[in-house]
Order: sequence, then structure tokens, then C-alpha cells
Amino acid sequence: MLEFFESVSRSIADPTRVRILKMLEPGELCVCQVTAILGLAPATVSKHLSLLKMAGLLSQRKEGRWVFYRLSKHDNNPYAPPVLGLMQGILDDDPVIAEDRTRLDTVNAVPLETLCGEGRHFFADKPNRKGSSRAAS
Amino acid sequence: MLEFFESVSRSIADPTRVRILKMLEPGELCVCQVTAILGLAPATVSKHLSLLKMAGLLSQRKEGRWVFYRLSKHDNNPYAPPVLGLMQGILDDDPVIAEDRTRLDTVNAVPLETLCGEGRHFFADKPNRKGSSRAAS
DNA sequence: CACCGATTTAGCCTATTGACGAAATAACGA
DNA sequence: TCGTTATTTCGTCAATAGGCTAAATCGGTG
Repeated sequence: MLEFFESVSRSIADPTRVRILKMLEPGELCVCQVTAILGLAPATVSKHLSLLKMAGLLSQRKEGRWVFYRLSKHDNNPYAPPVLGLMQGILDDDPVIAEDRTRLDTVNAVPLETLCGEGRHFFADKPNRKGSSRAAS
Repeated sequence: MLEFFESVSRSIADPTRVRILKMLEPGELCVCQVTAILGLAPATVSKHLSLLKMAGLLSQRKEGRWVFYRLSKHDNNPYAPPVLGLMQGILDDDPVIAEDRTRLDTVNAVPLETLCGEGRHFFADKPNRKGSSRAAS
């Protein structure tokens, strides 16, 4: 019991994973789309997604060479639904989350074939993270 | 925003801190009471309590040389109330949490002066943690 | 079959975490 | 005031976490 809860609570204890959960609210995304928005290495993103899936928060769908992740509907983990429900209502006004949402719209307007080539450098000029303003000094 | 949420989510990402939150549901406890139930070093318990207070999940009350902690009512952190609310309904049937609740009753039946002297060794013969059964082999 | 691109896995490195004991602090009681 | 006791702070240490690159894997496609 505590172990199931721990896997979920540890999942949302990392801001990168929270960003992933929030950007998946409108609908499923390909790994390379998440990678583009986050600006992290594909391997790093893959690991986060894998961990979230293990915790029962995400589910997976393969289509060709692409893998799409979405918020999980079936409850392998009894604590996943309440936590997902809790997160749906909050953090929408956070600057990082809001910027991710903006990027999401941009990303959705680009065909996957084009986007995946760019990978993590699609938004390379302005990484959406704390300390990013340091580059402007 | 994300920082506030992170402080709360990191708080509940550790099972020891979850146990503390659950054992405080019926009411406030002195540090030495929490220490007795957990069976950890006082310094360790104090740090956990301090962290939970920083996250806005607990509040403090000093009475003489004792310090009592309780679930926080005022919301310094906007994400504290929903998370506390979420936790109230769950984990009551977890074996570790249930055993903690049993110990809580025992501890409440002992005067503080007596209990604090025992400290972390009040339940020394059977530590309520994973791997405790190893002592039986 | 061989290549190419998307994803995952493996290995490494640094920062953080959670435990401890020892020492410092705070408050009571003689 | 001095000793005792509860709590906190400090410093250490082993384990974990999250980032990266390089290599392996998985799926089309030529």
C-alpha cells in the first residue's frame, strides 16, 4: 500500500515530471514532442516517462517508430487517479507550466516528421527552466 | 507556484514523513512521541518535522521543554490543504500505518515524562519498518 | 538485407537525501 | 546558578536521483 503511494508521490516530487503530467492533460504526446518542449536529452525524457508509467500515471501506445504517452485511465495503482485529479485543477497559472502549454500549441502545429529531427533543440534559444535568464546577462 | 507544489510533493515522497502526517491526524503530538513510534534518532525526526513545517503541512506549539506538532490549519502554502485532504482518506489499511496507529494509542496512555526518557527505544523490540523481520531469523 | 531515425538501456558523474552521533540550545527544577 | 532533559543544529556518510553521452534496440524504408 505505502509502496504504491510512494511510487506516485515520488513521481510528482520532481518538477520535470510535473511538467510532463501537465502537458499531457490536453492529450497524448510523442516522446520527441515532450523532448522538444522540455529541452532535455531524449534519454532523460524517456526515463521520466518510463518512471511515470511504472507508477501507473501514464500509459503507452506505439505507432510505427513513435511512442505516444497519455495520462493513464485504468488504475493499476489505486493512488494514481486521485493524484491525477488533484493535479488537473492546479498549477495552470505557474509561469513554467503556462509556457509549456504555449509550446505545446506550437509543437502540435508541426508535423512529427519535422519536429523529431529537431529533437531537444526545437526551442533551443530559450530553455524553459529556472536560471534560463542567466543567458541574457 | 511550482516551488510551493514541489515543497509539498517532496514532503510526501518519503514514507517516514507520510507516517508522521498520518499519525498526526487524530491530534497533535510531542516530538518524543513521534520519535518513540518511528524508532528513529531524535535528530532525524526533528529534521522531518521541520521540513514538513517548512512545507506548510505542520504547525508548531511550544509548551515548556516540549514541542508539539499538528497538521497545519492556516494555509501558508496553497497546496498544503488539498494534499492533506487527499491523505486523510487513504492508507489507513496499510500495515505500517495501522501499526503506527496502534502505537499511537499506547503512547497516548503513557505520561510524557515517562515516555520521553525512553525516547526512540520505547518500541525497541519490534521496529515498525520494512526488513524488521530480518531480526527474527 | 542494410540504413536511418526514434526510443530505450547502460554507464558515468555530481548533487541531494535520509540516516546517524556529537555538540549546541532552551526550559524546567533543585 | 547548575544540572537535567527535550529539541535542534552541525558534520559525516552511504545511497539515491537526475542529468548527460554512447551504445543497443526497435521499426520502417530503400
